[in-house]
Amino acid sequence: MSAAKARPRNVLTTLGYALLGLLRQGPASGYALRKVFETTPMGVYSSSPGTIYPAIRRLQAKGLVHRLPASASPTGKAAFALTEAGTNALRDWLRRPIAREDVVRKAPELLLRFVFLHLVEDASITRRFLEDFRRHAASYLEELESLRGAVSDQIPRHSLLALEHGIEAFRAHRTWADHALLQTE
Amino acid sequence: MSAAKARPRNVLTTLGYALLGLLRQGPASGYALRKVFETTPMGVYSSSPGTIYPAIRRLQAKGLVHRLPASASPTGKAAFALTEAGTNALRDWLRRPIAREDVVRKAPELLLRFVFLHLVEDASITRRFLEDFRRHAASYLEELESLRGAVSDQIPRHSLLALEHGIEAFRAHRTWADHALLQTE
DNA sequence: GATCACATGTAAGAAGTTACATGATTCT
DNA sequence: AGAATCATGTAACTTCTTACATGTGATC
Repeated sequence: MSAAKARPRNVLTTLGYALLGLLRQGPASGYALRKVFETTPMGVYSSSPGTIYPAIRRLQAKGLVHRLPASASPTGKAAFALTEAGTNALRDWLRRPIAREDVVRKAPELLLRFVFLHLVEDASITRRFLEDFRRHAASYLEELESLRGAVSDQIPRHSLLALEHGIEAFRAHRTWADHALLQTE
Repeated sequence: MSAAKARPRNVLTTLGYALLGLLRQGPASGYALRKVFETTPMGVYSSSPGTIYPAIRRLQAKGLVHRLPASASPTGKAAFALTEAGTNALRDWLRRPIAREDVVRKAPELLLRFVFLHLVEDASITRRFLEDFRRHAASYLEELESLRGAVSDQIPRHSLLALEHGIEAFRAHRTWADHALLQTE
C-alpha cells in the first residue's frame, strides 16, 4: 500500500528523493530511471509509467529537475537532470538527522538515504548516520526484549513469535550497523 | 508513504484485514481499534480517526462488518462486529498461499497474517505458512549473496553495504522462521 | 465546573495503482 | 515487414494524511 499524504509543499515523497539521488549520478531519461526500479533490488518502488512520469513532473514543477535537450546531453539523447535547487534538496535530505521513529518505522527509506550518502563528500556525515542508526536500533531492540520478558506468558504464542520476529529484525539492523561502521573506519 | 491502489472491488487493503483480524477476537468500537494501533507494536498503521473510521465504513459497505447495538453487545456499548462474510474474507486472506514476492516485498503484511493465523484452527496451515516463508526467505537470501559475489568489486562501497543490509535482513527472516517452526513442532 | 478520555465523524488534498494509448527506433 | 524495446504520457479510481469539528461521560 502506498502513499498519499497531504504533504507540505516543499517536502518530497521517498520516491522523489530516490529520483533525485539517481539523477545526481548523471542525467537520465524517465525510461532509464524506470529500468533501475525494475531491475535492481532498489526496486521497492513501482516502475510503472503512471508512477514515474508524474513524479518527475512534480520535481520539475518544484524546480528541482529540468529537461536537458538532446543537444546538451552527454549521451546525445534527451534526458532529465538535477537543477542546483535539486542538488540542494537532495543534500538536505541526506543530511537530515535521523530520529528513532525513522529507524523503527521507516528503515527502508533510511537505507535508500545511505546508498546516496556517498554523494555527500563529508565522511563524518556517514559516520554520524551509522552511529545514530545503530544507537536507535539497539535502543528499540532493548525495548522489544524487555517487552517480551514482561508479556511472554500472557499473550498468544503467535503474538509472542511475531514480537520475536521484530527482535530478530532489529538485531539484524544492529549487526549491520556495526559491520558498516567497521568498513567506514 | 502510504497507499492507494485502484483495487478490485472485493479485495481489501492491509489495514482492512488488520481490522477484520482484531474484530475476530470480539466486537469493538472504532475507538478501541484505534487504541490498538496507537499503543501496541502492531501500530504500523495510522491510528488517526480519518484513517480508521472511513476504513470501517468501507468494511460495512462490503458487508464484512456490522454495527452491534448497545443492547446486543457484550460490553453494553455500541460496537462493530464481523459478519459471516467478514469471517470468511479473513479466513481466505489468512489461508492465501504465500508467494516469494510477498516475502521479498511485503514481509510486514505476512507477519500481520501470522499473528492472526492462530484464529484459524488448522495447525497445518501455520506450518505451511512458516515452511513457505522460510523457503522463500532462504531462496532470496541466496540470490542476494550470489549477487554480492558478482558485484562486490564493481559497485560503490555504500551500495555494497546496502546489499549487505538486505542479506542481514533475510538471514533474520530465515532464522526466525526456523525458530518459529521449532515452536510449532 | 473544568478537564480529560471516550467516541465518531467530514473536507481538502496528495500520491499511488492499473489500464489504456501512442509513437519512434532498433533488431531479426 | 514485423516484433521488441525505447519513451512518454493520461484517466479513473482508491486510499491515506492532516486538520477541523462535535458531542458525551467520567474524573478531579
